[in-house]
Amino acid sequence: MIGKELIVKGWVRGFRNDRFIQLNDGSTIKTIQAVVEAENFDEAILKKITTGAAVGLKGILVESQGAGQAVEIQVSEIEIIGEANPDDIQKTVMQPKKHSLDYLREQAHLRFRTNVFGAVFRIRHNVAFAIHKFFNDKGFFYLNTPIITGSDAEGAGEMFRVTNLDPLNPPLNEDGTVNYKEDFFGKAVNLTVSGQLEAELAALALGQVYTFGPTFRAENSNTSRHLAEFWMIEPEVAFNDLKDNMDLTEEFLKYLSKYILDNCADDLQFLHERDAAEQTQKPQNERNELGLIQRLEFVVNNDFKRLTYTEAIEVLLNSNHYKKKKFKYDVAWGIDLQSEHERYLVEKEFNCPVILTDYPAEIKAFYMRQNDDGKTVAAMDVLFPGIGEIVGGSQREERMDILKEKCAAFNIDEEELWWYMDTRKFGSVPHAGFGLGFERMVMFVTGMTNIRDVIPFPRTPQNAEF
RNA sequence: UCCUUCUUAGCUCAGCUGGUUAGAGCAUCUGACUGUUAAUCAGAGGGUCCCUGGUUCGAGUCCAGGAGAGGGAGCCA
Repeated sequence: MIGKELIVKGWVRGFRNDRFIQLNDGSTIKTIQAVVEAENFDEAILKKITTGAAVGLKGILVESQGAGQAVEIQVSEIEIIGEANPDDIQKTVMQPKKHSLDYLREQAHLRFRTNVFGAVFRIRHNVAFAIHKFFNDKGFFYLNTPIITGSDAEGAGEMFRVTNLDPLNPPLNEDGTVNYKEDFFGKAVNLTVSGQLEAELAALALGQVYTFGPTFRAENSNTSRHLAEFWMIEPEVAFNDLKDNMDLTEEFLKYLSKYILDNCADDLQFLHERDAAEQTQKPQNERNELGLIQRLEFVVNNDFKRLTYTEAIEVLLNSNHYKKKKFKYDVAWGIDLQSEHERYLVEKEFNCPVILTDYPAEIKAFYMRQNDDGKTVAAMDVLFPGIGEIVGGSQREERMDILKEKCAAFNIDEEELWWYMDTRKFGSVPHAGFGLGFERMVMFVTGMTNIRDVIPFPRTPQNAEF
């Protein structure tokens, strides 16, 4: 390539000394240095080479005389493709200085142009691609489950109603409620909160399937780990039990971490250094001992700690933390574990990813398979340091009689789920699956600590800008 | 939904028990320099102190209400 003439097009990141242009085209975090001899160009053209401007440069690729880069372009022609007024640029996140993530969030349309978000969204793409590759290589089929769904019995959270009735003058029943029989689908429908039940139907024929699509929860959750619109991956495998399910989850999460280590080195290195700088800003006791790259390597190289809910309760009860009454919420068999309990197990007790299994039936969903003890179900949660629950899954109840009992116990109308129940009538088999929050995985591999910074256009309560 | 913190220049922030003309760094502009790497040096411009009302001789500072944002909790992925 040295000595070749080429044309590069991109956006100016910096123009030092009226001589050195740093140009970035988004394909990588790296910039290329282009050198202009001021005397060869019209001053009016040079004035337009400003931070944020789009330019096309023609020139010879030469070995760089400077120390910061191996090669550079000796520019012979300059085309200004899109100007950027410095006074206006200064009011945006493109202003060449460090910005807070809060401020960048307010300009989500421009934050793509920063190094941090360029790196995050290139990595987000690579995680998505790795997910498809992992499942495809294993013989899974990618299944598209409906985004508009008529079932509201899934119990995974508050749903968004989808309707095209006139909100000011809807058709009413005699009792004053809205008559959805006159709505587009002839019934009340919502945006999906999970594709799992539909994925089960397909798994009981195609064997191994996975979904990867948008998911909507109308929960009024205001945290750095929740979105109203997020993407979820839900594999479902016929003939798998809970152990198989755990093995698949662990292999999957290790694969994704390894894929990013192997394929996103430059972006990962940048985010690693950013993460390290962030850590130094924190008080000593809140710092992460491992750097971002080490955290990924740790997941790849270490077995996840597996223990049952009952064992976890024992660990918590025997901990000094508990004996010194440092937990805000009490610990007893039967409680739903609080964030502080999960964090203690993951970050203090075991210091590695943890898979908790066999939870009390009462605190888990109706479709999870009842264990022989009659008290617990074959559920599993994967807990990651700093992120919390990243995966939730279970072996599903394949026995019709027990499933009917569970529907009754959970107050679920089995008539409405007739299609789900039907699969237990014909050739029902053990099967299992899980849900991975895509954005939470992207948080883990990028080191970002707010979920709004790993999705291009976050949807949260009271906010749907852009 | 609850608890809590914050809102001062384009950005990040300082501004003491209320007291003259509200500051710094970076960014921007102008000039110098011309093989720089977060360039450097000199200078300049830039403010509805989030909004509304109140207390006071006097409010960026105190009080009340509102708006927006962050952190934590619950719920979950």
